[in-house]
Amino acid sequence: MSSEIKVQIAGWLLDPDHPKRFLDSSLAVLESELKKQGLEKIYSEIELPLAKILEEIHQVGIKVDLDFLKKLSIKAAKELEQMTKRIYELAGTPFNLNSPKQLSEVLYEKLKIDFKGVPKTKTGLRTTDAEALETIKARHPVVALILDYRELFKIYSTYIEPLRNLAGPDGRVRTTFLQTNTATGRLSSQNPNLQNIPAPKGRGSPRSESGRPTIDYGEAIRKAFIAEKGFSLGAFDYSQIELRVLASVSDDERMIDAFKKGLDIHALTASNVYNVDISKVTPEMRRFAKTLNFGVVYGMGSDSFARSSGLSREEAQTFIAEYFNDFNGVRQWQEKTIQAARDFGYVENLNGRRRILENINFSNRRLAAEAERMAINMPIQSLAADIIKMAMIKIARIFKDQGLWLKKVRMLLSIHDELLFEISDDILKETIPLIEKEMESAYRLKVPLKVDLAYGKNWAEL
DNA sequence: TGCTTCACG
DNA sequence: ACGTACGTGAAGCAA
Repeated sequence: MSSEIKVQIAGWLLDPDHPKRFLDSSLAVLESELKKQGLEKIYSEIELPLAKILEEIHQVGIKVDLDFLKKLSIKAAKELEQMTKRIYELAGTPFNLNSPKQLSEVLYEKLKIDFKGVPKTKTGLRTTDAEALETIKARHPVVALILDYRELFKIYSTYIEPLRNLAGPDGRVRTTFLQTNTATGRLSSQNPNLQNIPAPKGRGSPRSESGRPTIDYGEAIRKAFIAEKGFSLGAFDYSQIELRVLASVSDDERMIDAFKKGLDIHALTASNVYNVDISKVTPEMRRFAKTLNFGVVYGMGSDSFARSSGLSREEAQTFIAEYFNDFNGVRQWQEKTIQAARDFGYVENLNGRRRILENINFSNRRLAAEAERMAINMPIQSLAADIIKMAMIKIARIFKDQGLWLKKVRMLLSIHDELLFEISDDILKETIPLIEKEMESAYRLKVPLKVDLAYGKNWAEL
């Protein structure tokens, strides 16, 4: 392990917001400082061994189907051109579709589309983001086309073309996983970012109308990620890891009980906040409950929940109150955590990983409230990140011991709660349950960890 | 370089 | 009156 990497990791652990501050220090100084701050274990047992694995992931890369991408590129370019032409017709003028400024002029001034309820951006322009376009969609036929254009252009310019350009002569793309670039201890991925590859849309609407995308391009992108000949891709994702961590960390009796019993957590939440039997929960009730569960992990207020759920502010408030009434352990833990953040100026997860919150005691309510949300989210998100890191290390060790690592089993990607592997077909069947088991036992929570898995010859099948 | 927008967990 | 839900990276535009 190069000393520079050690220094970088050590410096970041000591001060995530100012990693460079420590770069001039000697490793010996940093290591004693790590010990003093109780970060020694995270450093030596997680980040350092992980650095080696991330380097190997980079070296291995992931195979993409360049012939397929080329065809996709041509098809997408053709569709973009047609959509552009049609939009110019409907707008009555050509303009730069990729310029939010020009688009807002065309939409709100030239076409005089009613912008009631459409907010402005911080620079004073009327926003043209997807949410705004959705609300004015019925007011002019060009709007729906612009939404489609945006979606396809995004895929084309961010995924199709860069992947083709970044693939090596062996048809493999090599992302760089950064270990010291997030405030919570998550990994990030860049050049290319392989942690935000589009997901298939699911049961999409029929795409028969003219001027609309003819296929699900998100699904197509995932199809382009393939296994080498004689190998399969295996995807293993932790089921609801953040909510399980929340249940465990907050010691909330009801939530722990639910996970122990293997209940559908969103349905359970719905049954609680609506005060109905879990068997009487409708799909709609479950949807609201799911939004609520996410919101709680993010530390949302009633306004945000109202917005994302479509409820009125009063209704949203009632739901949240009901939620914290039902999951009292969660409420108490959040209050305790915010108070600790105020007292110490930082929060930490169960492993002692820290996030410094400079603004937590500011008198500016907005900034303080922001810091409070970070305070209750960080211990959850960061422990989930630690768990998957520990799983990666365990798994790599096992296959190295067996002499299979990189030859028959390759770790390709780590996507927050999911690991993607390339596994030789001759050992696929016995390897899958092994990985699953290692992930589920990577860390002992008060609730079980559950892993969902799938395998196939390309990423879209999984 | 900052802003806007949008892809993911 | 203010759209503050957490964490990222990348593209194109405009200055």
